[in-house]
Amino acid sequence: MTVVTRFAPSPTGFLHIGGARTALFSYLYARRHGGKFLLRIEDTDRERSTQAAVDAIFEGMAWLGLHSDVEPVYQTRRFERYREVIAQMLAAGCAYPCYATKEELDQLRAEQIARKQKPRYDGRWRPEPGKTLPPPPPGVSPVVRFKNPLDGKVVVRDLVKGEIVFDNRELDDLIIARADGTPTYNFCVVVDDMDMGVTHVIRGDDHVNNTPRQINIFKALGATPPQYAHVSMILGSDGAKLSKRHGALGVMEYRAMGFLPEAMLNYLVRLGWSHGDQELFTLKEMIEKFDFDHVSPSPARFDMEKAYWVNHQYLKTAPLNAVVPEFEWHLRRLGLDPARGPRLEDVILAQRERCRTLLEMAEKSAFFFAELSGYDGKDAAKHLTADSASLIEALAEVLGALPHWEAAALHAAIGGFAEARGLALGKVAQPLRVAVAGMAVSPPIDQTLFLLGRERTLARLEAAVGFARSKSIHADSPVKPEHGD
RNA sequence: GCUCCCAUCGUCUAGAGGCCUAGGACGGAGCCCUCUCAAGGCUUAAACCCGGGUUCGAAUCCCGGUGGGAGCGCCA
Repeated sequence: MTVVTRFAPSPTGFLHIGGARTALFSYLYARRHGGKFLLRIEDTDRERSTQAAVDAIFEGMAWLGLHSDVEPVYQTRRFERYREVIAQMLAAGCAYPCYATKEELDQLRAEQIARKQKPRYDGRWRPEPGKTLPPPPPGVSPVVRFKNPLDGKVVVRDLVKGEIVFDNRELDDLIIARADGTPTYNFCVVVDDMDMGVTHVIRGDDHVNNTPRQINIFKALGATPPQYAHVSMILGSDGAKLSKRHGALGVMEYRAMGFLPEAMLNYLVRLGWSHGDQELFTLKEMIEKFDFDHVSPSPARFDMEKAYWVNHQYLKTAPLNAVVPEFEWHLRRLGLDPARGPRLEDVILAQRERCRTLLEMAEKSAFFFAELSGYDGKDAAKHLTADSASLIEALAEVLGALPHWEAAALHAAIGGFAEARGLALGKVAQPLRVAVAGMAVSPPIDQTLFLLGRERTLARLEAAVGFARSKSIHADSPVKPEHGD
């Protein structure tokens, strides 16, 4: 039997981190077993489902690279089929019309809660041998309820939680079709999973309590229920349910934060699943190694620090052609023109070990792609002093005379200059760095100057000298003495 | 209230009765390296929720407690 898994989000919002992980697990499991991974849009709630959400989910799945094997199924396009199955069930006697009104049900529920009982339908319209039902009240269009078994147990052999036993007496007759004839969730899921040939239902563990009901419907339909794997939820870093406050962000928000999709997948797969001590997995390895035996049944917290670390590992080692497009995307997003600077590959190579995210990389590389708006802030105040002005000026002359603008030559020239003056390299490199980058942090100074190019470097050195001089002339506060560093 | 689920360092986890003096990773601390920031190397602190069983032996199995969570819609 080929494995068929599915991811079945309801389009009421973006693809969040928990959904992305269940989608990933479903995807991996299907790939692992040479099966199929399907996507189903559960949009029977027409009030809350939006096309924008559908698009956002597709966008997130596409960014992560979680492609389904066939066209997505939309529940709203299957109403004909649901109607057919409901008619069958009615005819077969495993479903029945219920004329109880919403008000009546609300009242029943309120009473039960007041009596500290579990709120549930009392079966007042459930037909039984020897039971006489009241005549249908006029003007009320009935809902259809599933006739759940009254006794016996439902045993779920869950792939992650083990055996879970439910007593049928705990279950009531759930509504499978609303008064307007539209089908409801628990029913649609069963019909869809059956029709799509789903063999493994992988979903959030907020669904465990739905599982026995769904199994009962499967049985009533004469179908074999699929296997279930209920994955625990992902909590915020404070252990509370993920909310907008912590990180119930759409996966695309993580793109904006500078994550690589592969890194996201890697972080997510390790949240709840493990393979010994291994932390980093290529997609291929995930597919080869993923299994439910090592999926933890307990909820996990989303740890931003570790996610950053994983992302950094990917940034450092990912093939450049996978990083360039994402880096370019971030540069543009910051209003920078990728064409107005060094080759992106070279910038990435120079920056990747000092940036945990692409956003950080783009921000720290901005000075390569745009002219400096000026020298302000602490770094300039500290390093662009009257003293350093003459230093930079002298250095500019040396560098300007260099026959070849290459990192090695720059390195030698700066080193020689510092040595000749009896200065530590840092004394020279830092003012230089601030002069060309506008800040005290950049790749190694020779690399930085090389990438920036001769023209731009010299122009910036000149500007920095001008700035330092004007500052010392117009200074209305004494220039702070330099502290050694 | 009822049903169901969960429980190892701060976090993610390894652990299927002896290999556990509880391992790895993130984060933290310290040292080294160093032109900045990083990266890297080394060192280090840090956990089996509690109580009963079962057993020669329990982080591992069972029961109870406690603490968290989910569900109980004409939502999905």
